Amino acid sequence: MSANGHPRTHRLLTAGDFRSVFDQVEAKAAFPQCLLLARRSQTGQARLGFIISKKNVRTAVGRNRIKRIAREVFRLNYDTLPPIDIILLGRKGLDGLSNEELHKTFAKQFRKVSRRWLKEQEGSVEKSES
RNA sequence: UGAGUCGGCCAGGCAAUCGCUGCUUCGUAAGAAGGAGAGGAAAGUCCGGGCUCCACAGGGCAGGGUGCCAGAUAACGUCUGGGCGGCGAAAGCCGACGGAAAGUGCAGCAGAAAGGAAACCGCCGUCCGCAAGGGCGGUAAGGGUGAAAAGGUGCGGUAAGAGCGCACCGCAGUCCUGGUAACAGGGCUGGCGAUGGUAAACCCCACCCGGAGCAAGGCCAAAUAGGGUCCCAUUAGGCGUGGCCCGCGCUGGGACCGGGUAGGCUGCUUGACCUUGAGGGUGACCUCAAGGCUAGACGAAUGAUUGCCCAAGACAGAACCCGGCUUACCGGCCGGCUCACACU
RNA sequence: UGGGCCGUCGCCAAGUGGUAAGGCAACGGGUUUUGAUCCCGUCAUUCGCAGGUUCGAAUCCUGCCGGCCCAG
Repeated sequence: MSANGHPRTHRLLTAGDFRSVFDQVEAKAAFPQCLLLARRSQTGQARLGFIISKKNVRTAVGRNRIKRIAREVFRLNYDTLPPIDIILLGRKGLDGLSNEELHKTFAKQFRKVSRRWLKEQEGSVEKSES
């Protein structure tokens, strides 16, 4: 497997995977068009899942475009990410962004959420030690 | 050339890098290579069919659909050809286009009267009266109301009128001719107080329709889940707690058998298929021959970035598969036909 | 994927062939010293949109648009 691939082991697959993240959110990152939730992955690898409703992004083409770009960004930045499961929740107006804007914001938000998660982990370790 | 009209087609291209999903080949494997990878609407889910399971002797009722005729088709509410009606100068376009003498119902307001009826203003005759006017009778041409008032126009006729008579048109009946038929054309008869409108009102007539859907259905199949049969234990033993005993809590062990949840596999793409040619048919379409294989995912693949070119890229993403309909859509190309103008 | 329901004033709604009830809100006026209450008045011509049937359509028919719910 090449280092830059995006195989199925890097995705959230079943309803159980999604539930585990929702039940215990360890880090969040938000901006007006979108919300990211994250928690430690059980597989030891970073994984990505999407929830984009028909209500927020009208056409199937629009939803596909967002998922493709997010995956692309995830794939290219895979090496920098800690082993966490990330859920990307789409909000209204997400389809209003251009490809270039999506690239920029997704890259930024992935960095943000992983940074926050690492901080959270340090904090919880300290707490448990003390 | 312009205007109109009808039909068909295209839906950015190329290159580099990094990716995604099947398939084939190689490889023990990791993986590598090759080749393939959304649409004309993939959409809405409005019809029709295949496929699968369930139900079913046959027939009928109920309910729903279709509705000029003939054909095409697996089938259709689709398509083709024809008829009739409407629009248009024409090409052409549009039409739920069966039945109102089988029955029931409905029609506000206006109007005399809204259906087996009737006479408000009138017109005419006659009687009474000096007159104004009134009584009785005839009439339905004119006025008025209405969406709609029981043939239309003209001439004759009459007291005034009226299919009362005649001509033409319309209507009804009947016969003939053409046509598979819808229907068209013609002759004769009736004189038209018969038969008004509405069936996307109930209804009648003809024809059609069993129900559910690929999350259908089939196969495999975890668990401290749970059923059955047999064998072995029987108040012992086992398991948990604990270092051990007591105590406390829980009850068997083994084999086999089907059912089946999570989950997985399958159904899943070779088909009413596509291309070319020949033949039949006005046409929709059909037949034959040769060649071809053209997405098959399952949180769901066909993308991203950069560069170049141009006519500057719309609407939009397969989810079992087909045939239609409808809706969305930047722009471009080709062809048929009609009309107008100009030239030869 | 399949099935069902609903769109009528700013909000809740009745009306199912004869010209759109009612309540709340809003606005104007009256009563009151003022306010609340109460009384009177005003408020729908795109009845989700577009066609059609009919003399006449919110109502009947057809096609769209939007919203909601259910099954697995």
